[in-house]
Parts: sequence; C-alpha cells; structure tokens
Amino acid sequence: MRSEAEVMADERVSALVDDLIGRVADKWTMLVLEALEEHGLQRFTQLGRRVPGISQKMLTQTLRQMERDGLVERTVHPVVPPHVDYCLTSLGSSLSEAFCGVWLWAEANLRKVEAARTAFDRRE
Amino acid sequence: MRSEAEVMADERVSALVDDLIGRVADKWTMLVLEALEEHGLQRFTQLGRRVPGISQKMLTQTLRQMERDGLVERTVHPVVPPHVDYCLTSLGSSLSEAFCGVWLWAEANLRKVEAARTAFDRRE
DNA sequence: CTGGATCCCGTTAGATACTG
DNA sequence: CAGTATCTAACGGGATCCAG
Repeated sequence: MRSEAEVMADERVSALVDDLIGRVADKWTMLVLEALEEHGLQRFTQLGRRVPGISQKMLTQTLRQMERDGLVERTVHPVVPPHVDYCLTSLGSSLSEAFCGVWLWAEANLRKVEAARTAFDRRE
Repeated sequence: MRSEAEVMADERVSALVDDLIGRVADKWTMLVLEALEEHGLQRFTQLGRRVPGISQKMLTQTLRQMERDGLVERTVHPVVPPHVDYCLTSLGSSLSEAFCGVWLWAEANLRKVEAARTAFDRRE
C-alpha cells in the first residue's frame, strides 16, 4: 500500500506536470516550435515570417520563455546590424516530436471539426 | 510540377490547420480533455474538481467550444436539480490519444525543464 | 441545489511607434 | 535587425444572479 507521503508527492508532481502542460500547450509555443523544427536554425525576423499572425512582442516573449525552459538556444552575434539566431535544443526537439501526433491529428480531422461546427451552429 | 492553384490551396489548408492547432493547443482544453479521458462520463461540477484551478466560467466556455468542435458530447437530463454530463466523442478520444505523447514528454522532462529554468534565472 | 449567464475588474495580447 | 515602450482592446477570474 502507498503511504500518505507518497500520495502527497504524487499530487505535487501532477500539479507541476499540469503547470508544465499549461506552459507548453500554448498556441504560439507550438507554432514556433514547429517553425524551428521544420526550418532549423534561423533568425528572429525569418522566424516571425514563418509563424503567420504572430506579433514581434509575442515572438520575443514566446522565445524568451522557451529559452528559459531549455527548449530553444539563443545565440547573439556581436555585429552591426545585430544578428541573433535561434535553434531547438535536444529537449525542444523531443517536445516537437511529442507534438507530432497533434499535428497529424489536426491535418487528418480538419474536415470533421469543420463539419461538427457547422452542425452545431445550425442547431442554434 | 505543382500548379499555382495547388500551392494556394495548400497554403489555405495549412492556415486552417494552424488555426485548429490554436484552438486545440489550449491549456484548459488539454486539461479538460485529459480529465474526460481518464474518468469517463462525468458531470459539470465533478469535472471542475478534476481540473484544478479552472473557473466555472472557463469550464463552461471550454466545454462549449469543445462541443462545437465535436470533441465532447453534452447531455442534459431534464430533472431537478439539473443534471448535465459530458463525455468525449470518438473525435475527442482520438485527440486525447494524440496528446498522449505530450503528457509523457511533460512527465519525463519535468526535471530538465526545472533545471533549465533555475540555470536561466541564475544567469540573469 | 446544479449548471451557467452576467457584470466588474485586473491582466494580457495586439498594433504601432520608437531605439541601440 | 532585434527588440522595447506605449496604448488600446480583448480575455480570464471572482462574485453575484438566475432558471429549472
């Protein structure tokens, strides 16, 4: 049988996991992750073009967070004009791989979701 | 070779996929999905307890959206006091399965992320 | 009493302009 | 080029209110 301490430890851990999921299951994080995975090392502005709809602010913020979480490596080249590039760490790569299933799901089930939406809206 | 029309169609599709990812890669959606997958059919309030930190407002909103997208089925029993329960559709189940890799990743790499964070914060 | 809608408020995202 | 600053608009949380 499991001790009370073990149960409490598990609860703390799953709270942390939920927290991490909350961080990582974010629209921009996923999209940036995908852009970095697909096109490899690239610069800030390139990356921005690869993630349609993102603002520079959210791009900066998302990249900072991903860097802090160890998903992305940021390299500053001390030149003028400034040159900064980003690439996935192995941790970031592994997350991207984990997200692969979601991408496939989205591609495969896009039509079903659209159908469900129109059916739902009609029902209103 | 691919016609211009095909390329444009692909771009529209990938925009739609990005959009769908944006909807589905949401903290609360993922957490609700997981709670429904793990505990099966359940009522509004139960579900709320299973997703720690969610407000009733976001629970309602998330469930409505998931219902509209065909991920969740909502059943109202016309009794007093009201009884409403929710369960995953097969589409919802398949998404939950697709997310499975992310959950495993989060559990497996929690420590690495924490380490990366403290290292990053120390560097400041 | 449950499920959920509404209102108010603080936080956050987005657009634009500006800087080293 | 790669951000930061600023403003506004939208969103999330909490309390309250309502219908069955």
